[in-house]
Amino acid sequence: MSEAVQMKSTYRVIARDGAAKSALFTTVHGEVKTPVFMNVATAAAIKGGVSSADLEGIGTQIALCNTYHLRLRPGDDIVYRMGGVRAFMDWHKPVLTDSGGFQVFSLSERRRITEQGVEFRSHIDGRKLFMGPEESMRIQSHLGSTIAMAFDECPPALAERDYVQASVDRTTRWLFRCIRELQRLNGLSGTVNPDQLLFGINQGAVYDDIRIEHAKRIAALDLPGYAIGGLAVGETHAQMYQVLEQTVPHLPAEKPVYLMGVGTPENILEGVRRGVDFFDCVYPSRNGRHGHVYTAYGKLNLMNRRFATDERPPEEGCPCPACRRHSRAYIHHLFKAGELLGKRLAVLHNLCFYNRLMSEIREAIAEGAYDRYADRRIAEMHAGESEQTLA
RNA sequence: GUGACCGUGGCAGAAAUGGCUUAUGCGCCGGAUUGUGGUUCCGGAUUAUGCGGGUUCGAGUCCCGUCGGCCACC
Repeated sequence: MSEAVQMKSTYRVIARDGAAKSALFTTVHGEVKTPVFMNVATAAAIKGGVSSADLEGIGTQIALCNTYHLRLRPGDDIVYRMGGVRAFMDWHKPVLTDSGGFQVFSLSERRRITEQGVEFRSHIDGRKLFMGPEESMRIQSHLGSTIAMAFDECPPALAERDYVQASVDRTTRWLFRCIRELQRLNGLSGTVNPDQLLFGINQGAVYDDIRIEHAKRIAALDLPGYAIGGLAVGETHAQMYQVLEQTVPHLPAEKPVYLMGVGTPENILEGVRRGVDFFDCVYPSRNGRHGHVYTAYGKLNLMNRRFATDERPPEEGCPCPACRRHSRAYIHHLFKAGELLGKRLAVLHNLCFYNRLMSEIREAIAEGAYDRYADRRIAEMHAGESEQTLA
């Protein structure tokens, strides 16, 4: 099971600055400049009423959809018949699909794990759904995403060592099954994307030695990309950064590294500093829906009374559709009045904020000034937060 | 005009025969959220029993008066 995997993508590093790197990842669905933040569209939609056209307007390079959720609704067979998830949502840039592995964690009350796979009880109607490596690959093949993620188990950060070791070993066996199944599916006629890529996922909670051993093991498979999963699930930031420092050096330097589910702007700045290329997180969309908007000087809760008469845009100088035309006061009002538009504008702004952050990060790396840039951004965010506390 | 019923925070609306500092929901003020079970979850505040008297150890609850509302009848 050590034969190299041939998949159509190229990864070309444009600039390095310490461990930070900026690269061009080329796929059959287009190029992605890294570091990049993937915009999360779990059910083939950005929650909060943001459309594919909106994403094009704010510089989104790649969207992320979810296998478990689309399997349940509308069903991968329907998405397949509609030409795959990209045609379905009329989004013609790359899409990465998460495998359902995270739901093994987030829906832990509703599933049972065996060697074969995971049996879920649907959170929608309670019906049983079995998903193992083969099922996940079959669904993702139907969805036709650019990048399929390996089906893994995401164990909680606090899990005991013995459990984590056993879980990681199983995740490794599942990865072999994912590879075999996806290669078979890519070769079938009628496949939506016969060049679908597979990223492997490193696990090991906060046990450095398990992480490292697992990283070496999967690095040898020469997959088109590698993810670090099982972080931001209960450990401290210090632990998360420590895991990155230990693990990233053992993943192939000539392949993209994806830190799954992370995170805050600060998490991202620190992740890039340690060699991460891809990020995704629900924060910009979920926080936007809850009235929180990101700015260079920290996060604002526009629901707060102090914004009722604030004439400034959510973030001064931001080119997004919300900031170009609307005031904090207006968006505050929309939230108070329960108007959908409030959520839409806040989510749009937040995604634009993240996309712009990534673009600046790439520039800073290209200029060889990444550390200074990251330090400054982090300091500004903290300065802003303390100002708000005083006010 | 006569009679009945009813007045509890910003609003709605509970408090068994009188018995500890009167719920609860909404709203309000904050906070949380990391590969999205989130229109979610958690916390907090309001000097709430129309007004005035009385009975009682003790009154939102009983009595009298008064103001207001509402209904029925004339």
